[in-house]
Amino acid sequence: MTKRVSIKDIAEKVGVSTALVSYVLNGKEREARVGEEIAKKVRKVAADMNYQPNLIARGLKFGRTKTLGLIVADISNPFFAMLARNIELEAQKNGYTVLFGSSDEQLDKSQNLINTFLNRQVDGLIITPVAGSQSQIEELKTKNVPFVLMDRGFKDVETNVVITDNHDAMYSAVKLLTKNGYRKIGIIAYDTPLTHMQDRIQGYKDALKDAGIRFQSKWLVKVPFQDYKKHVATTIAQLLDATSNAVDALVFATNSISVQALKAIHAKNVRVPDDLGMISFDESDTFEFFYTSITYIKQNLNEISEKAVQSLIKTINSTHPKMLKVVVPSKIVLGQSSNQKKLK
Amino acid sequence: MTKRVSIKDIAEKVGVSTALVSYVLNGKEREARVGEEIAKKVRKVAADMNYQPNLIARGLKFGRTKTLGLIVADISNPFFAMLARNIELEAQKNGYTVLFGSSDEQLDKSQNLINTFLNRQVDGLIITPVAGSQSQIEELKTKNVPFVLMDRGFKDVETNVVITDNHDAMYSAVKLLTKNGYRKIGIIAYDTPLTHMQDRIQGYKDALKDAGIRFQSKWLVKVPFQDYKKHVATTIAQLLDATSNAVDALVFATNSISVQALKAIHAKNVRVPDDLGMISFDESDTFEFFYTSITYIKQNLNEISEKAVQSLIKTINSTHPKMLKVVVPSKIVLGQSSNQKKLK
DNA sequence: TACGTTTGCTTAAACGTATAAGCAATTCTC
DNA sequence: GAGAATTGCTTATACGTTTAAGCAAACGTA
Repeated sequence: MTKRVSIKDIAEKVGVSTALVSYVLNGKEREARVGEEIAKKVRKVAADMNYQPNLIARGLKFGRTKTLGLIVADISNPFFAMLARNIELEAQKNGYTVLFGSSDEQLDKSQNLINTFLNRQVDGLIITPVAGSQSQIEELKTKNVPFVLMDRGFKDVETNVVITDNHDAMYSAVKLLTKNGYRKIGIIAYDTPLTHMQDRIQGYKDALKDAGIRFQSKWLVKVPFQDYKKHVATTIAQLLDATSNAVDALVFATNSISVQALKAIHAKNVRVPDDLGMISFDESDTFEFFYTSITYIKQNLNEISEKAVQSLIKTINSTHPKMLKVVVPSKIVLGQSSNQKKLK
Repeated sequence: MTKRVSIKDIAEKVGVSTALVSYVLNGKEREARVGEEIAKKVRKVAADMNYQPNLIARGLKFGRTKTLGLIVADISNPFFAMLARNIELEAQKNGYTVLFGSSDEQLDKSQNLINTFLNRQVDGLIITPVAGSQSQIEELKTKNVPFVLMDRGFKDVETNVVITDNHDAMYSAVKLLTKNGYRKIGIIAYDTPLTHMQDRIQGYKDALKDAGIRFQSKWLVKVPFQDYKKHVATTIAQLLDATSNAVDALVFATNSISVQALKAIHAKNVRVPDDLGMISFDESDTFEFFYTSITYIKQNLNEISEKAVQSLIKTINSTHPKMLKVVVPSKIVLGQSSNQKKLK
C-alpha cells in the first residue's frame, strides 16, 4: 500500500512544525494563535495532498477508537443481520464504525471475540450473550468495559440490556389463543437459560394459568441450538400424532423454529387453523407463502438496535454509568392462523 | 474503561526495561540474548497481570492492523449476510478481524465507507461495488490499496475479483427451459451495468439464440434497485396479461426478485409450471413453501467468500501483486418449476 | 528606556509497541 | 594477562497524532 500523507508531510512542505499543522487541521488556530496566512497555506496544502487523518494514531493517542464491537449469535441469521444493519446505521450516525463476529452460541467463540475486540481497543461492545457466559460478562463489568446486552440477558447479572417485552408479548399471544377457544396449547422453544427464552416460556405459562388451563409438561418442548431443525421436525410429529391428546394450537418461540415447524406441518398436511392454531414469535418471509396467513409477534428490531447503540454510547461517555434496562414493546400482527377455533 | 496493563507495567513490576519485556513476549529472547531467569519471570508476571497486547499500538508501529473492511450492498439481505458470515470465518482463520458496512447501492455511501475504512488503516477491502463506482475503484488501484471485488465487477477495470460463472449459469438455466419446450422466455433483472447482471442477461440471450429463438426486447425487464418490489409486481402482471403474446416461462436474475415475483404469481393464481415455467438465480427459504418446487441456480457462496478473502490476503502479502479473476462454478438444483412443458 | 503583554511559532512529551544500536560486565583465547 | 568475543541488559528512536509548555520577536505602556 502506498504510504499515506501524514501531518509530517504537510509540515515539511509548508515549512512549519507538525504541531502547527495539527492545530490548524483541528480548528484550534485561535487557541494556538496561528497566523492567518500560514493557516490558510496549511489548509490548502492539506487539501492538495488529500490528507486523511490516521485514526489508528489518534486512537492510540486518545485511548478511544470510535469503534464498536458487535457480537451476535450468527450474522447469517436474518434476525441478527437485520439488527446488525440497524446498528451499523445508528453507529455511523454517531461517528462509530462496527467490528462484527458470530459466537454460534458457543462460549469459547464468544470469549475469543470479546478478547479480540478488546485488544483492538473498541470503545464498547454490543453482545447477544451466549448461555453460561455470565463470567465473561462479569469480567467486562470488573474491567469497566462499556457494553450492552441485546435480545437477551441474565437474571442474576445486572447489566445494560435492551430486550423485547418477551413475557408480555408471549402472554398476549397465548391469551389470544385461549380467547379463541384453544385449550391444549403447546410451545416449542430453544433449550437455554437465557432470559429471552425463559421470559417467553413464563409468559406462555402465565397466560395458560390465567385462562384456567392447567399446564402439561409435555406441551413444552425445548430443542437445542445445534440440530434444532431435526428436533423441531420430530417434535411436530410427536405433538400431533398422539391423536387422543394432541395439542390444538402451537406457539413458536423464534422465527427459525417457526420456519422449520411450518415445513413439518406442511409435509404432514395439517390444516391451519382448523386442525391446529398457531402463532410465531418473529416474522419470516416464508410466512407469505404458507397457505394460511400466520399470526406473529413483531419485535421492533429498529428500536432495539437504536436503543442498544444509544445506551452503549451513553455508557462510553459517562464516567460513572448506571446500568440501564430497556424493554422495547412488540406488537401482534394478526393472521388467520390464530382464528376462532371451530367446533368439529 | 479501566486502564489495561501495558508492557510498561510489566517492566516496572519486574524491574527491567520495556524493551526486554517486548523481546520476551515476542519470543525473541534468543536474538536479544535475554537471560533464562529473567525471561521466566517476565512471562510469569505478564500472565499474572493478564497482559493483552494493544493491537492499535502495534498497528501504528507496523502500518498494518490485521483488519479487513467489508462493503456489501446490504448486510440485512440474506445473500450478503451469508457471504459476510463466511468471510468472517475465513478472515478469522487468517488472524484478521472484519469491519463492515452497507453501501445500499449508493455511490456516496460506498465512498464514505471506503474512506472510513482506509482512515482506520484496514489492510485491505472486500467490496461488492456499486454501479458507477469505477473511479472509486481506480483510486484504490492508484493508491495501491489491496482490495478484491466480490459478486460483481467492471468490464473496463482490471481488478482482483471473485464471481460466480454468471453467464454460463444463466445459459444453462435457459437452455434447460428451451430443451423442455418453452419458447417465449422472459427475464427480470436489476437495471445495472454491473457485470453480474450483464453476464446473466447475456447468458440468457445466448441460450435463446443457440436454441434458434429470436429474442424479443419486451421479454427483458430491468427493475431499479430502489422500489424493485413494486416494479416486479407490475412487471409480472404485464408479462402475463398480454394473453396472446404472454411469456411461457420466466427466469429471475436474483433471489430477491424471485421472492417478489413468486408473491405476485401466487396472488394471480398462475399455475407453475403448467401456465408458466420458472427458474431462479439463487435460492430462498421461501421456495420451500411454494406449492411447486422451484428450479434454481445455486451459487457456491462458501467458495466465493473463501476465495475473496484468500485473494485479498495474497495481495496484501505480496509486493507486486497481479490482478486475479476467480470464477466460481455454480450448479442447478432441479425443481418442478422447469418441467417439460405440457401441450395444451 | 524598561518592562509587561501579545503574537506566532517550535520543542517536547505522550499513547503502547518493536527493534537497532550501544554499553558494561563477564568469559574466552592464546 | 591483554585483547576479543560473548552475555545481558538499557537507551534511543520510530510509527502519527495531540497538546502543554517554552521561547523569541514584536508590540504596548509608563
